[in-house]
Amino acid sequence: MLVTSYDVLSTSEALPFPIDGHTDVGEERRLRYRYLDLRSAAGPGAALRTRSKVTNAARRVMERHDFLEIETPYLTRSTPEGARDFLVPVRLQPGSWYALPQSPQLFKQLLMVAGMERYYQFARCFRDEDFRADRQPEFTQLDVELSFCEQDDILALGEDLLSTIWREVLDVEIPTPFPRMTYDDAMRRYGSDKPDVRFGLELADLTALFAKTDFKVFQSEHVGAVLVPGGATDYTRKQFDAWQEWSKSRGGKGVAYVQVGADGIPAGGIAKFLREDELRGLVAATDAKPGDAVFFQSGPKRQTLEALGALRVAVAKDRGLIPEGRWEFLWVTDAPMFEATDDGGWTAVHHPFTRPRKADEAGLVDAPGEALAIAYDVVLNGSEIGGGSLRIHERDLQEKVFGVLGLSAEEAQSKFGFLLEAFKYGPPPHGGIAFGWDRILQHITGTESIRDVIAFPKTASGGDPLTGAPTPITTAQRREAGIDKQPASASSASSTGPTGAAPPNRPAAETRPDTERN
RNA sequence: GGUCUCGUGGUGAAGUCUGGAGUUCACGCCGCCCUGUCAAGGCGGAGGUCGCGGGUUCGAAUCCCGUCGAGACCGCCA
Repeated sequence: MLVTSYDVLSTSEALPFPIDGHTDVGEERRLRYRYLDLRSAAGPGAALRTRSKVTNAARRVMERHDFLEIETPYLTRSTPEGARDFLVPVRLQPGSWYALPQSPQLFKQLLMVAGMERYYQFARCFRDEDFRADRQPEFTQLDVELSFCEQDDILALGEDLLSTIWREVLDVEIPTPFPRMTYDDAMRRYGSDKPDVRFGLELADLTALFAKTDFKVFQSEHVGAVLVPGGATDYTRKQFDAWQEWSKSRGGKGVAYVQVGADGIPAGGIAKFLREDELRGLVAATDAKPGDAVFFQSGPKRQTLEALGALRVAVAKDRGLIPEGRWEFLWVTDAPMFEATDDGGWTAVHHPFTRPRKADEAGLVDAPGEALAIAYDVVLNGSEIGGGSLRIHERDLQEKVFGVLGLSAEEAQSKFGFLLEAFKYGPPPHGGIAFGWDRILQHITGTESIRDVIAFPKTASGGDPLTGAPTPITTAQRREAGIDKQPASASSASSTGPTGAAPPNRPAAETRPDTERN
């Protein structure tokens, strides 16, 4: 090409960091200049282009299945998902607040009552909880609800959706139907409700073996083990100590272990506290070979299984046992309806509108811990990428569930009265599912952090280094928003009617006007 | 709320454990030169309160305390 003339359309100063993709730049810096970061051919810029493709593919699937895309409000009432709400003051009703939705759960159920038999939406959801590598305070779900459906209909839809995306975007054929596993099996075999089945290392249950043990540590509700292939030959004393630290940093008591010698007999660690039949038994139960190590956990069942599950994944990572390039989709079904709370009550594992299995409806109130839900999570490589349930549409069954959850009729009425009222008018049987769109994109793009698939993400302290949000507000804004106003009924926070006369407004706390941030 | 890691020219790192002159490497930037380029090449140059505050010390990037910011995890969270 020979340039004969040119015009300068725009000029640029020296860039604050290289965007050539050859230098690793700190994330804080890249977020501060996100618009430059996104220019890079690789990284988050490419992720956003992929994201658009994925979303389009999903829309085509939903359209093919005759779903309607319907938007629900962002300024709304608190939704019953259990997380902390983001709140928005309402100028026209000083002292009253909107909540940003944690999900469109209630609205999509209302849409079912409205006869919108098949609904979907790419919905932004807001939860005011602490961050993780895969958690942001605002995130996107592909939210789906349909009427007159069974669990299998929804699973088939999910399989069509995900396999189509993988085929169209990654050119990967995912076999359907996906394997299914019950929640109970997942906990028992993998110590997790979202098992990573790309590798084995299934947990061994040694509770029966150690039922009459003299070893005090193992005299507990549950004793389990994880095999560590090659752990006896490869791990030094220092490395075993590091596992103790690992466990303690997660609030555990440590990791008991034995090393299987060349003769196939466990030695070292806690071996000297165990009888010979116990040593033989644990080798058989874990299928340990000479040179392997075995890690143990003991204690209350649930807690121990979860600790073992975390240990299993950490061991697999450490031993390099997790194969790359595999896509292991899995449905985890039949989760419990309720989970015991610390204060002796019950809390919903999914949410209060989740339907129990037919067989469990009768015993719901007497044995809440036994009841299983018609609920399903879709798991990919050990990470939960979606979940849903069939819902309750009968008033009496819903009241039973509220009862177990310790919600009085008044409380239920004040929180979800509008939904219960809608359910008076012939709600169709319905159910749905929501897919964590950011997490799915994380998998497809192979990124470590959810921030890499979001155009303008926030840092772990909830700030945006680009805009400097959040910022303090001025005294004038504070007054106008009415945020210091206290409605008369604030204590119950339940009235659906107009608020009564507010008590005298307390003087607004001294706030500085917006301070500049960079 | 808790545990841990990190903060050094514009960018990325080494130096910190074991205190001794702002030392080093790569990229970028500026100037000159060369050039059939495509992550160009040669020569020269500028640029840093070692996040911030305090302490210990003859002396602190380095040790101690505090604080701010970033990241990971636990708690929390469908």
